[in-house]
Amino acid sequence: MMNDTPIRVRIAPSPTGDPHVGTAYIALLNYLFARQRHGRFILRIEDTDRTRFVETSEQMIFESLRWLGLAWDEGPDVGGGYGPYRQSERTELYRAAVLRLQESGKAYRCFCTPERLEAMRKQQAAAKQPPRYDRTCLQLSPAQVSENLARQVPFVVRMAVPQPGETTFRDELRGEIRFDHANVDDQVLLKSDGYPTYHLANVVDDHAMEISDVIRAEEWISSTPKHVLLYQAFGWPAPRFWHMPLLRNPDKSKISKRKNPVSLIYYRQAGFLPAALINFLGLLGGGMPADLEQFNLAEMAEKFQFERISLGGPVFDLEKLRWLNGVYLRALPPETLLGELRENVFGESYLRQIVPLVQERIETLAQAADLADFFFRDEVAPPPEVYLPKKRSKEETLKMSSELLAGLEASDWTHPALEKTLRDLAEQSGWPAKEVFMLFRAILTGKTASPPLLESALVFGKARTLDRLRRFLEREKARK
RNA sequence: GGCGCCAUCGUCUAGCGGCCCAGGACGUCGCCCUCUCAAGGCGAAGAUCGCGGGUUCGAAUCCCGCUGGCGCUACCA
Repeated sequence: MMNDTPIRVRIAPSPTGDPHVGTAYIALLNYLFARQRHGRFILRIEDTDRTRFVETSEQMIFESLRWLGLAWDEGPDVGGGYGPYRQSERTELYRAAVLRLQESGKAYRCFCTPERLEAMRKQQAAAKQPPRYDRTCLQLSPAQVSENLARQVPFVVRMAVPQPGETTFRDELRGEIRFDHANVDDQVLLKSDGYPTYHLANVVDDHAMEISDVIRAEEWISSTPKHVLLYQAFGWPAPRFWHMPLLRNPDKSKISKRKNPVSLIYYRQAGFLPAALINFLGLLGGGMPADLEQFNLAEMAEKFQFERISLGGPVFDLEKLRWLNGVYLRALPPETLLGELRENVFGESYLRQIVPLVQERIETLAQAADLADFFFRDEVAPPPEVYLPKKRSKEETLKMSSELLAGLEASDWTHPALEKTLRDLAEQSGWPAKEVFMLFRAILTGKTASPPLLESALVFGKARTLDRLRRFLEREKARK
């Protein structure tokens, strides 16, 4: 183990969409850990999944974490002695590493097609066997391998988990955890596109970056034996592992966008103060002394105790966050509050985008406020008379609203994309397009007459629009 | 299904063998303050400490079993 080595921890988000509250939570914990142990806090971008890669995501991650005040000591944008800090720029490292493993027989090429793997899993499921790779390609003779290579059959590289066997590792919060290798699959290490999987990249990078403590979410516990096996295969010392409880939805499932706003962009735009959000996250899991309810980052760095963290997954209680945020807001000098409002609610660039949408529809200046009110409201609550299309039942309308939510969630936030989403929805459901648009209008604006719908949604933003849909659904479902 | 993790008021948590017929906070309810609504003050309801066995003079606290929740079970992280 690495006992006296300097403390180096990392947060490793992947740029696949909006920055997530869960990322903020783990980032906070890593940040605190580094601060109180005089270590370094590193930001590493895990962009090895090219199918889910979102261009704008990385920048949003930077901005959101900075907004929260969680500054990193090393990262893609600030540099450091262990770069590059983007995994897509480190692919040579992974290839070299995997080659070492292959040479020592600890990893092997697998030429199985996705179709075969799927069929295999289906069969295993039918036979009530646990789904795992059947090691067909481990039996391949050298001749067969070179033949496949010569024919350019696409392949992945898998790790050869020693069978039989077992792996034990220590979780700093839970103690020893043991896994029988019968339950550890021959993980894919290198994908057929040449990119590494998380498991490989994370181990190679954590070692290369001299990470001393891996502080990550609990969902990783079951893959930790794979990581430990990898460290052993490379002959590297493993870091300490601290698995943190998973944030939960009100129904206790892992926090998800369908049941909770999870985008940090949303929290920013909806008007939560970073200090309040940080304070709230610090309350979850209970690492702070029990008699303290309100504290800032500096106080947390001073008093937070990792050993105190309670292991049950905390529900992310929006109600309590709102209350806390209110406490912070009320404590602000009015001058500061004004500044916050100017910046976040009545922001210059926001107003600039809204003005042209209302200009054509006003006779007096004061009417602009009436027309644009929904841009500034936290919630609009249209009654059924407003949102229910004539001759549609409530059930039917709510179902369409759910589909609308799902569709918009998956949609890019551009005019053509939104338009296509709505029209496709109309076509699939048999609803006239105008009814779909009107329903969306009612939910977004609370009214049947509004500035241009798509333009309005564009300006209002994806995170908040989706939230409005979600809250609408929640409210109406609760009402019947 | 298999494997793993977890388990105190609706929610976040305090408690780490006697101070607990379990404390605080959010939420809920009531009262006060008050032109309204908030905020604030005061108070109330709310947990047989998931269940069953042990260990012990004594268990929310230790052990075992059960149950339940959650996670993982991808060429996603």
